[in-house]
Amino acid sequence: MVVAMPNVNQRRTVITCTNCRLNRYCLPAALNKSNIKQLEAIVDHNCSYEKGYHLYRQKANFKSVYAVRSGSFKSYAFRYNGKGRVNGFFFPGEIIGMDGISNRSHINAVQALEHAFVCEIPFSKLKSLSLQIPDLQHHLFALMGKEITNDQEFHNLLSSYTAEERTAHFLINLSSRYERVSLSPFRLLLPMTRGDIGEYLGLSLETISRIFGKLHRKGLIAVNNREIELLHMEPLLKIAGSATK
Amino acid sequence: MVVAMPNVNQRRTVITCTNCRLNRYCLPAALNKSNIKQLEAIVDHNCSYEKGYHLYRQKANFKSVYAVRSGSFKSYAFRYNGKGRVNGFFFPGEIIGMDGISNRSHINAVQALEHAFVCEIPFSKLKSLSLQIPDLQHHLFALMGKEITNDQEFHNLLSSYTAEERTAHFLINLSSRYERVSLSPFRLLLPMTRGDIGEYLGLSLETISRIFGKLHRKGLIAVNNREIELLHMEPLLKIAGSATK
DNA sequence: GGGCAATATTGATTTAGATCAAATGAGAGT
DNA sequence: ACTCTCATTTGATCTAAATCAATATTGCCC
Repeated sequence: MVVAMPNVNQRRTVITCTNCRLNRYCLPAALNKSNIKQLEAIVDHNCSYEKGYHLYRQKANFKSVYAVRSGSFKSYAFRYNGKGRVNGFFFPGEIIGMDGISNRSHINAVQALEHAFVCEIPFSKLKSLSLQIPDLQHHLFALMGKEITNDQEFHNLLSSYTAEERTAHFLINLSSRYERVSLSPFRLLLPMTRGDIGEYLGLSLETISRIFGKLHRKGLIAVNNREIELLHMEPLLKIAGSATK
Repeated sequence: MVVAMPNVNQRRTVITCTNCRLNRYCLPAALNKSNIKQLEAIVDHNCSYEKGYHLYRQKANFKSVYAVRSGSFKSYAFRYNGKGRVNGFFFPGEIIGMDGISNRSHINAVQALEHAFVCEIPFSKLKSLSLQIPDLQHHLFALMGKEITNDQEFHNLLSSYTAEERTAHFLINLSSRYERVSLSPFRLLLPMTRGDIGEYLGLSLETISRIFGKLHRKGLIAVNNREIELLHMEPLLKIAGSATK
């Protein structure tokens, strides 16, 4: 049973799904209180990762999925020629690890971009639980379905959008993900480098820098190193091709 | 109960999962006989689509997933600017429709590339059934997980492979999917146009044609319109970057 | 079987973005 | 405050693939 654990100088409340500020966006969404208790019981709420540390490496055994509680991660895979490619970013409230479900091993590596906390959820337990809680099963299908549609929209992005359109789409996408967890949707603090963004969007880091400059000159964004301010959403949305999400 | 239905001149066996030649690769895989009977009961085994007809259109309500029994399909999505983009091909034994799970509506349209038969499986019934059959639930998670890893590998392909590498990858991929259902893995009959392939790979149709020519001149493939023969797998695999699947 | 539309090939030219190359700026550790 | 390293910006040049254009081929329909 989970209990509060008082300390000498400070009151520390042990984190649980019930009291987590993200529970409306994370796995507990759509579960009732007693079901949340059941979920809580299988989750390890206390995993901390320093910047640069790996949640898992490529080809690591798949045991768990992870919910981001704070901080951010990037996922990447290597090619035969050794060149790595970022293929995803993860922010609070999002689930990491679905790249390992089918194979029982992860096809990507996942690395913390800044100090981060995650909750680890053993997948076999989650599956068993979802046999008993239809709402949870439904939610898991929805979650994986969402991952699939996101990836397919990304296929379209990479196969037919210009550098400027991709970059605008990236910013808009980040904005809506930040907003979801009550971070400012207009003042984006990027945890990743231009190089990471470039790999992710299939562009060179120089191009990312140039496009930021171009969008700045158009008056749509303000750029101050890792801090990007979105000044006019309408034209940005237009460039991104309206297909936000 | 499903029974054989004799006809005047011919013996027609009604198709079921039990007697389907693809049942080892399709949803029934990993189910025992009695579970297959249960699955069978919710499947509509008799859906026929002429070339050019749509299984569903973009934004159509999501009700079912579909197993391809014969023939082939392409999925595509439109952009705000009206330009369509192919983002998937489907062959026998494969499941279509997972692009609708998260939203309750399909983000893609799916069209038959040739005369095709599919089995329709209402998703809500499939979900209920999977609550009772853990093996089925496991298989569904694996199936969706596979779709996710495929899409992510494709992300890598589009963001960092050259035209020749993408095209080789496409051929190798097709080859292994053909082999899976006992079609020749070396003599590929393409149901799609060069334009379809180009949209799929983020290249122009002229480039597809030129790369086919180039691979032919290298002696790796023979090209006769829609029939492509793979002559030397090793170098093709090497170009594709060994990451097959 | 003949004609038409769709598909495929091939060549010439253009271009978006990559690559190469400095120079500048920011952050971490001492 | 001072390195040292890593990240970013900006400019010059190059190139893979797009686009434009013309022809050839295939298959479909009357």
